[in-house]
Amino acid sequence: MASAALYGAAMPSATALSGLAAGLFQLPEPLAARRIVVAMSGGVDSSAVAALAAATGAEVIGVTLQLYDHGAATGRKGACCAGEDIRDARAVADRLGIAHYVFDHESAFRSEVVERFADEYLAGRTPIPCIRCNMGPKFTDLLAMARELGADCLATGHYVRRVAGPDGPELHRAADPARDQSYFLYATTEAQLDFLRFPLGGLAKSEVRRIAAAAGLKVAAKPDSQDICFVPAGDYAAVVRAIRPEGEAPGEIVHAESGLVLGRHRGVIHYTVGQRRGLEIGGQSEPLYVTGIDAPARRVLVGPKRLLAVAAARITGTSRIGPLPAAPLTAKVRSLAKPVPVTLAGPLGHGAAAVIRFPTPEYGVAPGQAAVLYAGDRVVGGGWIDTTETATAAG
RNA sequence: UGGGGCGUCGCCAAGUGGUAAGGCACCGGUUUUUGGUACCGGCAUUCGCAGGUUCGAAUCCUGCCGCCCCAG
Repeated sequence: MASAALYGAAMPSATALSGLAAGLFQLPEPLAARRIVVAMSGGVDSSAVAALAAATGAEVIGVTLQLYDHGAATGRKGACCAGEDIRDARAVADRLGIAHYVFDHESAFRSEVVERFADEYLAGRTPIPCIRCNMGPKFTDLLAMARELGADCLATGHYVRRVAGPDGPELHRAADPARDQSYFLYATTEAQLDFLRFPLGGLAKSEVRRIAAAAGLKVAAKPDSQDICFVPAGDYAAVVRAIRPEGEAPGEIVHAESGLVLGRHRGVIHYTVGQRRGLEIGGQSEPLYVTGIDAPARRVLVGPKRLLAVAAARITGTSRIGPLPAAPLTAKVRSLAKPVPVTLAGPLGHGAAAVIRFPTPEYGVAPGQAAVLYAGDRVVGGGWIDTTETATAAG
């Protein structure tokens, strides 16, 4: 693989960079005749993609979506798509000598991602805005813009691999499992995948930083982003509160088995299934976890860890990429975590509902989160966790 | 009031003369493009209060305060 050239290299030269870059975009020769749109967030990763794209000799257009309020993101480290980060993206584009457009997407982002995020919490579920953002603003809206710009592809800085398969492009986990972002991209459609490119999927983060440095980009040492991009200081509840003040309505904390009222809570939006901290209930012999959230009754149900053991989950709004494999399936119900064996019952894809069963009980499966199915490294699809079935004979 | 019991960190709780376990909660850190989880670390110079006995007391004695139970 071309990336091997970078291993152990202190600093790739310009020629090494172009040699590496050419193979990463999966475009027909000659690359000089191609037009690549790069989704630029202002971070290291997408900046490195822009640098790689430029090194191919193709025409490169950087596009940045302005997703949320400048003010809220001021001074925020590691955020994306607002204020400082947009300036960083612009600076990178200038440095690389590529075109750069900023599109105001605040309104759509707010309704599609932010308000939806708040509404999910109000309904007692635990949303993943990053997946919604990828589905909508990035892979639908931005992708459409790229097509309008006459691009041959839309390249992003996601750590995930696009692999040519017998039935078309497949989505695979990143080479570096610690960096893999496939969990957030399972809902990518085949049509989108056809047009998308993920040049970083086979690289290590350290290589990406070296590439950025070699290209003379000042973002090379920029801290990794973390947390939810539109949530300042990790206080997601403040965002929900601002949009849906009713989510702060207090209620009872009830033991899931005994029904005893153990305490009061400050609003259902502060809790998620599997959560241990923040209950402020002492005097127990073992830790209590949130086992369920009854939003209409504003009740938070809690219990010992064994009540979190889940045997099966119903997933809705499923999507699928490529055919269902004969090989055994694994699944992830959260971003980090090794995929665990799972069996699938029901149709997968086109928004259908299905059920996945865990031979070994899975813990902390929260409604609103995604379940992503894999066949080895290949992403087969996934869906939103709607309800779960408790494992009765948990060990 | 008469009889009995109890009062140790926010909660539960060990410790009955030798210099304050543990659990829960809480706080901090690590990990991490979701929420969480997990892991690591921190957390009573002090045992309701005041005296006394003793080389030495949360542990023994006295008084006071508070709470609980039983009272034909």
